[in-house]
Amino acid sequence: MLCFKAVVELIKMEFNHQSIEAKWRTQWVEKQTYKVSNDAQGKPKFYVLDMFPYPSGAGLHVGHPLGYIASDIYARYKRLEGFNVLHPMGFDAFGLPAEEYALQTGIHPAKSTNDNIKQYRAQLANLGFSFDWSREVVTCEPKYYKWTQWIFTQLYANYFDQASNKAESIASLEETFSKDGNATVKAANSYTEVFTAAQWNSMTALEKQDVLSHYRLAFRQVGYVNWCEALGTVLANDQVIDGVSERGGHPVEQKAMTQWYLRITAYADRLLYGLDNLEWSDALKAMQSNWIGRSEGASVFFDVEGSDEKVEVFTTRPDTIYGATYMVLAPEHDLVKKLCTADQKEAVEAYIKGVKSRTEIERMAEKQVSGAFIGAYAINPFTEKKMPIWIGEYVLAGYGTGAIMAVPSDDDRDHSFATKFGLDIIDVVDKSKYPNATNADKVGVMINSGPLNGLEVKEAITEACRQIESRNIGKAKVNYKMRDANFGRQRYWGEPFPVTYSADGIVSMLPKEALPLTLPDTTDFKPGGEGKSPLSRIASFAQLENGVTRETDTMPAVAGSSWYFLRYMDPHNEEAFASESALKYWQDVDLYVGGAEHAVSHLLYSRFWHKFLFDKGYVPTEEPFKKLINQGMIQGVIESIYLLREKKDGDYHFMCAKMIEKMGIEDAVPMPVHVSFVSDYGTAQSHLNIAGLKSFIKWRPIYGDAYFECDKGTLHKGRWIAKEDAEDSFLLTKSEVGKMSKRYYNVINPDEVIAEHGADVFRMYEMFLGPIEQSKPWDINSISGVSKFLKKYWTLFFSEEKFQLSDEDPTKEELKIFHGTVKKVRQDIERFSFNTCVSAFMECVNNLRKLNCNKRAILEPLNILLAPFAPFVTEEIWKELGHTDSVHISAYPQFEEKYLIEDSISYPICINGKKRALHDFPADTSKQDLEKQALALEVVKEWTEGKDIKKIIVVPNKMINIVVVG
RNA sequence: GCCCUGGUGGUGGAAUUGGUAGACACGCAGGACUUAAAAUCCUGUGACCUUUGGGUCGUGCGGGUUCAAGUCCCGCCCGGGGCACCA
Repeated sequence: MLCFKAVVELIKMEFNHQSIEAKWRTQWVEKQTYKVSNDAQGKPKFYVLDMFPYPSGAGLHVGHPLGYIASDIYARYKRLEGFNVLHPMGFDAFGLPAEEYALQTGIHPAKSTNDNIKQYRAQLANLGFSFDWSREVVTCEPKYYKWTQWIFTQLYANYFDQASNKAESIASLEETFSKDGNATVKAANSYTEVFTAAQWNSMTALEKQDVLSHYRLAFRQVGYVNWCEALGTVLANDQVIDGVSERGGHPVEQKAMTQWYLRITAYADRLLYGLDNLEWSDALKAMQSNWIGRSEGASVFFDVEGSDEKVEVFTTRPDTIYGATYMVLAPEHDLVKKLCTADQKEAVEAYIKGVKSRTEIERMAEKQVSGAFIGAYAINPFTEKKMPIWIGEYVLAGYGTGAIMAVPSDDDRDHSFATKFGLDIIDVVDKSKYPNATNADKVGVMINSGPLNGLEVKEAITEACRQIESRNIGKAKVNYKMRDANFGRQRYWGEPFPVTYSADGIVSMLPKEALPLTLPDTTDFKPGGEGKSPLSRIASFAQLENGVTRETDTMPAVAGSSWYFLRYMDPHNEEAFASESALKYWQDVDLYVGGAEHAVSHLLYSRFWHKFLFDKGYVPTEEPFKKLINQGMIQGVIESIYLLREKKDGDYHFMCAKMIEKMGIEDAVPMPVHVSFVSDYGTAQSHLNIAGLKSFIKWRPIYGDAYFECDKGTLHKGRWIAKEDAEDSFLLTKSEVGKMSKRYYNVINPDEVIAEHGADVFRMYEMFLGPIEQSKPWDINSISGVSKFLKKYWTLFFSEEKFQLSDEDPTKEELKIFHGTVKKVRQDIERFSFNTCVSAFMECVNNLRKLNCNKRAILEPLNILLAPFAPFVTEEIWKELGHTDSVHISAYPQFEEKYLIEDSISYPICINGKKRALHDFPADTSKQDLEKQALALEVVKEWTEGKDIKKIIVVPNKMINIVVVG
């Protein structure tokens, strides 16, 4: 009979992840294993940051942890390397979905957000992350957004001085104005007039405010929003599909509204050149730099025939001005109304109406050119010819000046426009010397261009700018594609602006002492009238004494996420967003891991805010994120079923994807279905059986009476009408790989996977899926490989069915396996290649098992090596090994090259680059001997017989290639 | 449309600097153990040809550079992400 102890040992041999994980989760919290202090204790600092999640109602999905696991492994590795590691987590908690949810259900966004956060926290805890939760930040909490509001007031109180190339206070600008006017001021601004000190001093307060707002980094101006009259609300781009509202399919138009903006363009050059010093991927840098879109060119004013108005254009090709035969204005351009002639009015208005219903993306993606002639003519200052003025949607109001001089000979879009509308095309660049050049290459020799003739394009650009300036019709200019950031949202669930307006329109910012301005409570989240936010209907908030009103727009979600990484450094500070000492100690983020979908917006805004705070002396570094890794997306499969346009006997009619294809039906509408209804999800055979169809009907009751037809039969009103005795439906769905998102009903929750396989397996499996930076669809099928690996690993520590290790000295072979693994794992962690780390562990365990290795000298350090990847099982083993402290605060093993030296090297021997043999040579064989010995081999003789040996290439430790002719 | 990115066996992927293509897994096939199944273990597994020695082809497609190309260059095709109010 087995004694009690032996039974315990036997049970232990069966590795049970559930009890182990629960135990250590609790202990880590109790012992504050991952709590980090701002006190260095002689350790160097290291800051590992994740992009914090938006707590969506769908819960954490399998895509979220990918980056978190990678950063957690790295953070744990750095900790074991002796660094003081800051590895925090928090929640980006303001946002549209919570408000939409409130509109549908009446549940307050604060409540649903809080519930979601609770769920996220629990889910994150299951994964065994080493976050210091005492530093959690939540952007919707007043103690956090107090500082978001404060930073906004600072942006308002500053302008960008181009002479010092940094932010300076508005107070100092006012001083300059009152002494010298604005002629000497070099600042990023949108004010076009020049005034003297006397003129400034005689302005009213309101006039001064207007002038200053053209300089401030936070200012108000008119911008366009997606306005849906039928819903009475402003819509996010995301809520507009094909020009109509996602909800209800109502028309959407562009409505002009005065809103808050941030002058990010002031920092364009610094944001661009700052990229050089960052350890970011070239791809990401390219994306940011393209977004900023710096281009050098000229702004040129064109006279309009019979009018005092001038049309200003920006062009990167002033050299081609002799080829400018017409002009195109954006349909929204101010001059359109003024210059449009009576006989063209009707056509122009009809055109503008059509354009208004289209989103910017649709306009840019449009292949067909379209436009309307407004009846007016500009004069080309160089050729003095008349240029008809058109409007066209390919010219965007927000880019450049919203107007172009069209050069159909050297711009592809202008060319198709001119061809379509029969406008003049004059060749001005002879590209015959460059047969493969495109227009974008900017090469060739000028022709038909008066004094520019014969010049190369590059010289001609300089010369054209010189002439434009000397004629006083324009000047050389740098233009940016990037626009100022729209910072107002007509929504409830965001940070209120700490802004009031007096009865006569004077803007005031709340002082620091009055912050935070808390979001007023309400039960009604419907928008206010005329596109205003729900706050406008809360009188106690919006209307103050003496006719003073509050700003009722709120800030966008990007506000809170633009500086959260600084708050983690000192999250409970009530006097400042973070103390000087905390900022000085932590400096900046050493490693930032997050999705590529944030590559531009979030990362650019954060850099902008950080640079501003740096200018004002609040943060010690100019850039916030030293190194950045973009994890790829774990994609979902979007499963849809086809709804035919035509009803069948008055009922909706769904049809199998295969039949749709066979019958060549083109206008059927794919409708996403919840993936939980789909059988064989994610495969070519993904389909809905009868049970799946019934779940679908329950989920979308409106289709209760629909026909669901596939080649096995039809389901109608709960009755299955079979073809050829088929017992079940096999309605094939359309499967597309795409974002895992609540809106596609394809979110896969990690909880079940963890419950079944354990967090260690889940962590290692997500890493094993592939390179961290690559996107890949979620696939659970091969998780068993990782599960088997951990079970095998566990049993390494057992001998004679007991947890026990041998204290014998390891063999040369065992040492080689171990040190080879240490080397590989260390190198691969450093290059963020975690999938190959997992492979290396698998190989190591397979090899040690073959040798029946049970030696402490190997397995104990191996356990530390694995700890960052599988924190639970390694902690349990560590305790069983007799340690009382945590494995996660031990020291990472070093490798010693001496154990890795090979006695012989296996060389592939190639003839003309093709491998013909494999042969072992002693590792110290010289190059000459390798050549000689290789040629003497039987196989080589066979292949070289009767042929000339031209050359022998020996790459030490790699290969031998013999080149033969004949 | 523009910008970024990826494409390698049946599947996920490996090959870090131009140097043995397919590591490590999954799946599949065969075998061992078992009354049986599960679990576990072992063997095989890119395709085609084969006299069983081996040979030919093969990294989305078409060209090119090189002794040598998955990797570099040119031109295409297809998937994914972003395009300023989803986060």
